[in-house]
Amino acid sequence: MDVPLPHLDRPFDYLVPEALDADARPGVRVKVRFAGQLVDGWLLERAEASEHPKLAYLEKVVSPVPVLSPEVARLARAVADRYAGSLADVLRLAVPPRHARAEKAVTAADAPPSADADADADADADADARPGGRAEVDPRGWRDYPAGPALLRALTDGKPARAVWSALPGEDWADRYADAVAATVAGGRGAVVVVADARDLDRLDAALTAVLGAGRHVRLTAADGPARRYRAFLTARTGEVDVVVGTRAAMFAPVRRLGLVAIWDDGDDLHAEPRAPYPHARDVLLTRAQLGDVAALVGGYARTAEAQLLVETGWAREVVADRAVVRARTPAMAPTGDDPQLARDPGAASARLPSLAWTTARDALRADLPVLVQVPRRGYVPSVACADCRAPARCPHCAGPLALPSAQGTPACRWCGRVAAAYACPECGGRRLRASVTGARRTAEELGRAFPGVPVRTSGREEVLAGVPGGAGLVIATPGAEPVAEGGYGAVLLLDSWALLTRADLRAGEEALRRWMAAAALARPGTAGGRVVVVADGALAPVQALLRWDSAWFAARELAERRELGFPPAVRMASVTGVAEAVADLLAGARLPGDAEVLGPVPAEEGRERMLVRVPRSRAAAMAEALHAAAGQRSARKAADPVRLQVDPLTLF
DNA sequence: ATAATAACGAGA
DNA sequence: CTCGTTATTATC
Repeated sequence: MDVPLPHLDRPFDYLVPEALDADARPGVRVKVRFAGQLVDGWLLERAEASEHPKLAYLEKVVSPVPVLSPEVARLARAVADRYAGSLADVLRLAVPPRHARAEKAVTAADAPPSADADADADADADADARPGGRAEVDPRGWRDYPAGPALLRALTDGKPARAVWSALPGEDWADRYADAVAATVAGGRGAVVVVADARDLDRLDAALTAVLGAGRHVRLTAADGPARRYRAFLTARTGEVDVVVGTRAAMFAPVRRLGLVAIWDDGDDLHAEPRAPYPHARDVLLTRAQLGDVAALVGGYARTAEAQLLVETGWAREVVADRAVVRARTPAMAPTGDDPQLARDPGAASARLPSLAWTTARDALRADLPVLVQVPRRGYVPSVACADCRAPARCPHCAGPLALPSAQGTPACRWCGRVAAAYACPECGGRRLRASVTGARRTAEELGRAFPGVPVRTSGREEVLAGVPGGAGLVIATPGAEPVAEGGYGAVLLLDSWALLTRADLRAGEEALRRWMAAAALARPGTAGGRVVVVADGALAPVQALLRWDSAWFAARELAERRELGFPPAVRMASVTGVAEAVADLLAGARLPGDAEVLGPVPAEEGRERMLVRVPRSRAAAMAEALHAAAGQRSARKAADPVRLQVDPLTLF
């Protein structure tokens, strides 16, 4: 039933009229009369009999195409359960809105999908899993990782291998993913690959076309528009192609004989679905792998604490290069303090550029190599520092970071919200504050002046460059928008990292490292003159991890810390957000497991508050069930104020 | 949303 | 005890 009310999150029985008998197959969209009105619904299964005494008739089959495959139906139920949400909400994410014209085009092109397509999915999966006799795929770049060739072999053999991959700097990740998909396809199975944004998708798309040839895969992303998206969806659903790549909308893509699910850069917050029940692409794909005996590949330059947990629990094996190979591929890295003295270097026209960064850039440009400068994204609430000594401005009350709402505004704490009217720096007594985040444009202007005659390109929110040529040139990019340079950058400067590291977020360190590594990975190896300068204290753990190119070490440390503090992914958390009474009401009605801890409340956006529920991972299912049931009780008695339930929310504070 | 149903209380 | 009204709850 396509209604979001949690208390109606269960199947209902209907009679199928004679006229609809042929079309009324599992997986089709239907319309039924429910509580007097016509509502949309899903036909989940046909049955001979019903427990229910008086049944109504199915009103209409919207389309005879069974868009919901049994595998995806099962997955959607599991995802709803994990996230304390409703099946209807998940199905809204899983099956794109119908586009009649696109449907006509696809179903006219080939025979309407037969029910065998679904039978194939299970039967052939076993048949094709037989080892041996399959053409081996050339492991190419996977040879750089000791466990790489075995991974590809396992994919071809149809074994449910699970890998956490740490990509080397300079790695062409899209080619490696294309190899993994090709290996899966060689074994007669299909694949789903999810990436964070359109640029990564274009890159993967091209790599797959090069490896598989045209027409063997399809891209599925909301950005391509409703018609193309639905068309791509149907192409996969009918089994015409069995490789789907896309952004998070593709995580539920129906793929025949699915053999591999893969995600690139799982730390990117774009992988978190912003609509209820807020599932994360990594978790959806891993659930899918778990349910279907499907291989899983979680890769990135940086490793998340979640991926580390997969390794530490033995659920997945890590695929990493030997230290010697890492050293050979890594650019020469150096940290430099954001020292105002150095910034007054007479050669440096930019007040924002420490002298080491300046000389590194200059040397690369002289060698006719491109230079990448990573600057923070605009639109961030700028963090604030003392204008004189640059000590971070912290709240006198709770030590949270201060923020300036506007250029002239009074600083306020981002944690406790108190206004720090008469702020005085505890280090030097200074009373003036400066915003520590400056926009990409201003940085570009400053650098352009510092290196006259050198072309300056910017890549950011408005315009994202995919690549730049190899000669001398400056590229100013915000995180996630760094173009690939032909032959690699001669220098990569990571500026304003202090702003990244002091973000009031559990993931600040992890996120900073992820962004740095993504940029540093584009530099040439140190042996070929590639250099990276990070403007940050070299003693900090994320900086250390960058310098050694060892995100596994950092992720292990991060995970240990979260175990210590009782934060995800070491535990399972849920946040309950709404007006105070509603939150209290829901929690009062929730039969939470005995060892559940309820934390809070903390103030959330305007007038709302937020409570956190924490349980050991072994109690995760029970907690989700209890919260979903409590939400059901509330919706059944039509409680006015809505409450938002989020399991494993991305941000905790 | 709305219809069936349980609960309730006043008047006979 | 019944009828009419009002909360409750299920909705195939």
